[in-house]
Amino acid sequence: MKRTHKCNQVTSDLIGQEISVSGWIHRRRDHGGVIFFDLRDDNGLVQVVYNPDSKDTFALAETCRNEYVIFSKGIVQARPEGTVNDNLVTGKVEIVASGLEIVNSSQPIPFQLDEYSSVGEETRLKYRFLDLRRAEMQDNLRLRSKVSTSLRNYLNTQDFVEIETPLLTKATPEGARDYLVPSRTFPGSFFALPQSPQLFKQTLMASGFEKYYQFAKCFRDEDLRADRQPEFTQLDIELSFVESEDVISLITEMIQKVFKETLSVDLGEFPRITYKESIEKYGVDKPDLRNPLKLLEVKNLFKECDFKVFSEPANDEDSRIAAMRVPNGKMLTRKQIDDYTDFVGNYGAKGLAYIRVEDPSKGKEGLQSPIIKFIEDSIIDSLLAVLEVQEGDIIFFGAGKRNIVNDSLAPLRDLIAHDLDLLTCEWAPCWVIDFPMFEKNKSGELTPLHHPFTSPNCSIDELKESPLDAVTDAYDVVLNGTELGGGSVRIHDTKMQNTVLNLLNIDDKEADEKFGFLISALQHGCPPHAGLAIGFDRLIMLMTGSDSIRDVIAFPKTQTASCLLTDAPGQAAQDQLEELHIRFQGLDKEE
RNA sequence: GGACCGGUAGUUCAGUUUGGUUAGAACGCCGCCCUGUCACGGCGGAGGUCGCGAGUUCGAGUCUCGUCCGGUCCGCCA
Repeated sequence: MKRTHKCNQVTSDLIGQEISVSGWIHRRRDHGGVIFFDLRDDNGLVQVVYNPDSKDTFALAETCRNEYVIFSKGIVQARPEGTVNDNLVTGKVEIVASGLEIVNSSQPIPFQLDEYSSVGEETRLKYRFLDLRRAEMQDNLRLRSKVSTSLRNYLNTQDFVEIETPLLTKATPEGARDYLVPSRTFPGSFFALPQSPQLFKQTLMASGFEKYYQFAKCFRDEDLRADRQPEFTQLDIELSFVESEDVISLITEMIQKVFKETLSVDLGEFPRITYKESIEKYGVDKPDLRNPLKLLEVKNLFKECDFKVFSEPANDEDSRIAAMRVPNGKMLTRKQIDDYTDFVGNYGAKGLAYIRVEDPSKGKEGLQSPIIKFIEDSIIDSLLAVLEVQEGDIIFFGAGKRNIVNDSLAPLRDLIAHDLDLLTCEWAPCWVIDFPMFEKNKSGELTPLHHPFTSPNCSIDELKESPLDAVTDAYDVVLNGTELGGGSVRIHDTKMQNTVLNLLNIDDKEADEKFGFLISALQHGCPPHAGLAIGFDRLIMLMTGSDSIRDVIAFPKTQTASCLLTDAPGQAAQDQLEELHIRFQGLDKEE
C-alpha cells in the first residue's frame, strides 16, 4: 500500500474518492462496534473510521495501539451531522476504512505526546525521538529550517558565497576553553574545534571573496546555561570594502525580512544606542527596549550627603548611584521588596534602598522609606525633581561599584517589568554601537571587549596613548534584551594589528604561533573588511518563544554537557587510546 | 569552583513540616463491556530498589552525612 494523500489534504474536495493515507496512530477511540483513529503524519491529523462492515480490517484495527505506524485506505465521506470537529482542518470529513496494514507496532511509549500532559526534561532527552514527535518540537524545528532558508535566500540574492571552514583546526585566542581532538599522525598534538570561524573568514577576505557567509558550528567548552550549549550555530558573515554602516543596514534588512517572511512580524526600525548610553540607562549592553524602566545616574546629588552608603560611591570614580523609578510601584509588597533585595544580593549588591512616593506634594512627609531620615531635605527635593516622581511610584537605588550596580539593577529592571507586566510591545530590536576597544579585567590587564581583530577608531599613536579611551566600529544587534549577534570592522593593517596585540601582551612569537596565517594574510594585500555573526539558536529561541535553547536543537546536551540519548561522552577503547598516543591516568579522587 | 530547586508506579505529582500498620491520585498500560467518538465512556486489574550508599533509631520515603542525576543562577563564556 502506498499513500495517495497526506493527512491534512483529506478535505471535502475528496468526498466519494477512495484514497490511502499513512502515519502514526495519534489516538484511538474504540467504541466496541466502531473504532476511530486520529491518524498523524508530519502535516496533520485525519480521522479514520473502522466498522464491522469490513470484517478483517476491523479485526486488525482492534489490535492497533497508539503510535503504531499504519497504512489505511478507504472512501472519504462527509461526517454525519453533529459529528464535525471544528478543531481539525480535516474535521468535516473522515475516511471510512476498507483496508489496513500495520507497518510497525510500537511498545507503549514512556510518556504521552499530547499537549495536555507535561514531561520532565530528563525523560524527554532520553527518548528524544519521541519528544521530537510532539507538535511543539516539530513546530520549532520546522521554523528553524524556514528561517535558515530565508536567511540563505536573502544572502544569496545579495551575491554572498557560502563557504565552509574546517572543524579540525587550531586553538584561537578567543578566551573560551577549547574542545581538543588528539592527532594520530602527530603524537602529542591536538586539533581544536573552532570557537568561531573568525580567523578563517578574515582570511577569506584576503582571498578575494568579497561577500562570505556560513552557518557555522561553533564549540566552547564552558559551563552551560538555559541559552548556552557547548556546540551551537552561528550565521557568520563577512564583507570586503565596506564600513560598519554597510553591515548594519544589510543585517537590519536581513532580520526585518526573515521576521516578515516567517512570522509575518514587522519589526520596524532598529534604533541605535551607544554602549555608554546603554550602560548608563539600562545597566547592560543588550537592553530590552520593551521595558520602559530606566536607570538614572544621580551620583552628583549625593556628593555632600551625610549618608555614607550614598556619599562614598558619590565620591568614588569607579562607583555609581543609579535610581530606577517604577511607576505604580506601590503595588509591590514588603515581601516582594525583600525578595528583590535577596535577588540583587546574588549579583553582589549589599542592599536595595527604596523610597515609596505616597504624596509627592507633601515633599519629604509624603515619602516612606528606611533611608530618607539619613538624607538632607534639599537633596530629597532635588532627587524628586530630577526623577519627576508621581504618586504611587517606588524608587529603587543601587549604590556602589559601577559593575555591581549595573549587574544587579539590570536584571532587577527585567524582573520588575515581568512582575508588574510592564512590557510595552512584543518586539524591540536595536543596535548597540561605539563599543570601547578594551576594558580592564580583575587583575588590571587590558582585555578586548569584542576580540583582538576589531579595528579601533583612532590612530596607532592615540591607541598607545590611552587604550581605554579607544572606541571601535563594533556593533551588536539586540532583540528583546538578547544579544542576537555582533561584529565589527576588522583590522586590515599589520602595524595596527601588532599594536593591538602588543597592548594585550601577546608578543610576536605567540601571535605567529597562534595565528601567523592571519598576520601573513594581512601582509599580502588584505582589503578592508567588516562582518558579524548571528547566534542562530538564540534567534530561533526568540522567534519560537522558547525558554530553553534545548527546545530549538534536535539533539541537545544537558547542563553537564552529556547527551542522554546517545550517552555521549563515552569511554575510548584501549587500542584507540594507544593509537592516539594517549595514556589515561585514571581519576584521582584526592585532587 | 559556588548557591538554590528537584529525584516516590511507565509519566506527572501528593505524602517528607511532626519518623509508626498494607506508600496514594491522575493519566498511561492490561482485561471485559460499549456503533458516532474526537483528551470518548463504564467496570475490573496489574504496576514501587521512594536515585544510590552510609548513619541515627525499636522503627526511615520522612531525620543526618556523603554521593550520583536533572534543572535555574553566580563565577566562566561574547
